[in-house]
Amino acid sequence: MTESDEDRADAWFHALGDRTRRDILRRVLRGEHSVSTLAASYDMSFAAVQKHVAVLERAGLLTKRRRGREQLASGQVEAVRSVASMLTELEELWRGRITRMDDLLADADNTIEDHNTRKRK
Amino acid sequence: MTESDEDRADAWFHALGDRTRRDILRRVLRGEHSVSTLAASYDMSFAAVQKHVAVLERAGLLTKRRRGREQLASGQVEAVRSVASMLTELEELWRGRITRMDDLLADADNTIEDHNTRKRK
DNA sequence: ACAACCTACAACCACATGGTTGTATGTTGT
DNA sequence: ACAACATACAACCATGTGGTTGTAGGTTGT
Repeated sequence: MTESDEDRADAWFHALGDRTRRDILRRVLRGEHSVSTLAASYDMSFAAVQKHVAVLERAGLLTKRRRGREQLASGQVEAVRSVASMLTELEELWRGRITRMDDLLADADNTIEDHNTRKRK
Repeated sequence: MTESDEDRADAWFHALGDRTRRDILRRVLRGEHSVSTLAASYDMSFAAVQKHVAVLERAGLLTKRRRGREQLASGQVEAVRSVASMLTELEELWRGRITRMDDLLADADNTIEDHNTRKRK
């Protein structure tokens, strides 16, 4: 269904709507980081950072793999690309607006021609 | 400041994080619509839709112009492009990861060479 | 002039969100 | 075996968010 597409978009944009999460995403896109390594970078509790990581994970922007007792997080660039392509689709809607304006002009020309032909008739 | 960049990003992604707002944005990217025209499309109060439009406007994703008693909203494609380019920057961070892996391999080679030279010495 | 219309905004409500602390569980290295 | 570490998760709290209704002001057409 197209329904779950919107669900994914909700998750994506919600996840990206927090600056701490965007920063985490930048780090894990550059390379793997354990949750506690990430947590050390921010002025908030470990639990808070862990929740942010969970939000990014649920949105599919990040995946985790175990290495011993730690959990290594890495960014999912395909998901980032999906979000970007969604925005490109939005941009194309706007592009269509121009086309439609051209169509209107074409219609206007036709109308004028109609007028002319009618007058001539 | 780079600070206000993050503020803008917060506003962008928060605005895009609601499916009603995304839908409104799609409509106004295709062409101008009055707030009440937009409101007629959704199963919620006029005030609710008006708030969504206000959120999009504050995020810079949409602008309004008056025409008599109505307010015509249209999508700001430059803002959409800005959001897209922010995602492209994220993607480039990931691309750098590959480069860094190459660097690591190069370092490993150097280490081996060091070993060899040491052994020889 | 005035009724209908379009918008703005305040007040309110239920629920989600981002943060906290505390507790439990698994993993490691000595 | 055990202390230290890494994670997960529940409970809680303040604030934010998305929705409602109600009120008020500006614009239009007759």
